[in-house]
Amino acid sequence: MSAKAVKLADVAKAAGVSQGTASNVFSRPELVRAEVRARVEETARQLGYRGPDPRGRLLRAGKVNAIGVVVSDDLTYFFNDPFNREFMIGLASACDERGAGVSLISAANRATAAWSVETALVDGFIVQCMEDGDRLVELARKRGLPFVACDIDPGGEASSIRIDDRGGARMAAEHLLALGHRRFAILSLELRNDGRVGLVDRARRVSAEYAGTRDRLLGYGDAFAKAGIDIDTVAIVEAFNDPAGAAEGAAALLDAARDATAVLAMSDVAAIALLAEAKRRGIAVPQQLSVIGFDDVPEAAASSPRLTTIRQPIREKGRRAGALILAGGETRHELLPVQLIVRGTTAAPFAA
Amino acid sequence: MSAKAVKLADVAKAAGVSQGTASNVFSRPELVRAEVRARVEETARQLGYRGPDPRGRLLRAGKVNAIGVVVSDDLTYFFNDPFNREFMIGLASACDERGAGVSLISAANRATAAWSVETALVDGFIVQCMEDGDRLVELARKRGLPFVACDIDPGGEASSIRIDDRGGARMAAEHLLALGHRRFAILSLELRNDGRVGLVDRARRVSAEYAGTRDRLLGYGDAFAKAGIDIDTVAIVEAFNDPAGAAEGAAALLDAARDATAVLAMSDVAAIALLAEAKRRGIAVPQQLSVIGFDDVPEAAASSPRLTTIRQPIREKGRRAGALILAGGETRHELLPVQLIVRGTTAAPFAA
DNA sequence: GGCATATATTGAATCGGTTCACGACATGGA
DNA sequence: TCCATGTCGTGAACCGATTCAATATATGCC
Repeated sequence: MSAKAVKLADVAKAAGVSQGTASNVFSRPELVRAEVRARVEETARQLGYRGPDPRGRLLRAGKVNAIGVVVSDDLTYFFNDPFNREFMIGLASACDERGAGVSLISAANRATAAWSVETALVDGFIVQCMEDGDRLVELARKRGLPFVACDIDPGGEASSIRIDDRGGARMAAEHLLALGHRRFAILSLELRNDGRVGLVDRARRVSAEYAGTRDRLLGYGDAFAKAGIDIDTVAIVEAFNDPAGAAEGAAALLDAARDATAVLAMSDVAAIALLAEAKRRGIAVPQQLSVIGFDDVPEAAASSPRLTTIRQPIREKGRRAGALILAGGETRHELLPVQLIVRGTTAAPFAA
Repeated sequence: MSAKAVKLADVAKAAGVSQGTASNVFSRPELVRAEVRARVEETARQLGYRGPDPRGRLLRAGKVNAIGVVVSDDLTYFFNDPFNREFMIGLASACDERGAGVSLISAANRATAAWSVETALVDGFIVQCMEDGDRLVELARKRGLPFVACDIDPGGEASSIRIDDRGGARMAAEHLLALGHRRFAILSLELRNDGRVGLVDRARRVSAEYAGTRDRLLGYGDAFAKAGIDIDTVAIVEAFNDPAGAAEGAAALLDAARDATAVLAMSDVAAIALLAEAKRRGIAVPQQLSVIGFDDVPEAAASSPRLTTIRQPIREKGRRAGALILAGGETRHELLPVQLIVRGTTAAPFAA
């Protein structure tokens, strides 16, 4: 810091070897005779050389050995959302295995987001968010590095990892139909990037922009149609996917659909908020109201009653996303399976 | 990827300007005449040049513009711990302000930890963990980059951010003493790095290695001494600070100190686990047992009853840690204040 | 001893930019 | 007309390492 840093060339000169040899001492010691190696190492120690500077190596090698995760949400939200946490755990494990790092790149501040993405020192990006994904995908694509989109359709030449949203949603609805339910309500994630929440009418429903939300609605619709139920008669409330937004949505939904015997929530966070709101109103779950979530975050197994939900392999998603970047192969599109997990929040309707 | 990448020199040549000018077009456009600038930009567009590669810039500029967070814990634990989450939120906000990134560096795998720290592309490190901090501090110091230690005493020439652990603990104990409690139990964090949990005897207590734990014990002791209570008569149980470990510790503590009217927990996570265990045993809080935590994580305000605790400014800690690295000034040692937050888990003892 | 084969080391090119001292040219004032 | 001033642009050095063809030295084998 005070004195100018010692560099490899200094060590090489002091030890009387070429810079190439000095480099080998640190990076490929097996190529250097033990005697010479010892001399160079000793010299390095005396000069206070701390080993090759990663910056130099980087330029030559080209590989940063780090993955950038582009986060559009406010980071407060990001770290508090159990889905994101699980995803990061999976990603981190993939990185750990290969000795790579993870860089968080916040795109919350629109003014600086572009710059952040353009200058981030990473080998590739993972765009992981349903909201506002397109903007981030655009930024990442511009940079020209490999990237994988999770839960978003990235369009062109990027990899993607998605789950069978439509199939999962259908499974959820079919489970409730099989239990005998006929009157439903849907607690939905955001349909598009305009910040609107509350009751969703037909026009808004069919013009959903976010792929995940849209597909889940389609999945519910598939099951309804097979059972002869018109989805237009089902109350749908759109809500932000954080505890506060979900609580608000849950209240609105219970107000709007007083005769529903079952609620399809598009996330576990939403479902758990609904459980709380139902308890506040004295509605017994599952006796008076069945609730099914989506995701199977750890909290789902800890709620009371324990939440019936559609499990998606969140950690596996993160892990694969990381592997896809680190492997650096061609673009791929993976579709991960979902699974119905029946726990304690669904039962046959009390009165048919 | 397929075709070799276009670089600045190519653009410069094609546009008929020097490389220096081309560089200015992108990095300091105000130095270049509008006409020339337009020409270079147009050429860049035609050639498909994506703007300066951060790798090249990095080497020359020296600054990476990223902070490394060294995490010793298993990342699963890291992301699930509310304290860490709050810390990261604070850190991220500091980074956001200055357009810097955050890199997560896992030191969970001892074999590769050293390498990870040595090669991470960052401007400095933050070591944030009470357990096993010394090993990480050692690694970070070796790298020779600035670093700040949180909740650890870094020894030599590193900055640190700490809270007044001793004072906070004393406040907690004094609060309970003022309510009239005389029979206490302590749910402690780890005292040293040997994985032992359970009842703590005198020898182990006085040989505590982790500074934070040690200071909190001292703080409790200060208050006890002033009230004429011998800390050696107080049951102390050491437990891991995750939900499972804390639950185990809580059970052990309630078994060991059946006559205690108040429990001092060294973290909110531990306190919340204790609340759950008390409820399971039918012990009413605060009527039969008072509980006080430490940290004031968001969960503390959401527990039932709401947790009385010692607040420490966690986000502020993260924010300052980030600022300290980004500012790059000299080493500093900051001590942040703590504060008693009285909520619903403490009351006068039922029977004096 | 002579030749083929391994093994160690060298020197220079390269990665992709930024920066800075200096020179070219234009403008304006005396 | 000449010099001072200011604006742009040039060219080369530099950041700190890795890599590789080429060379020098040692070893093995007949």
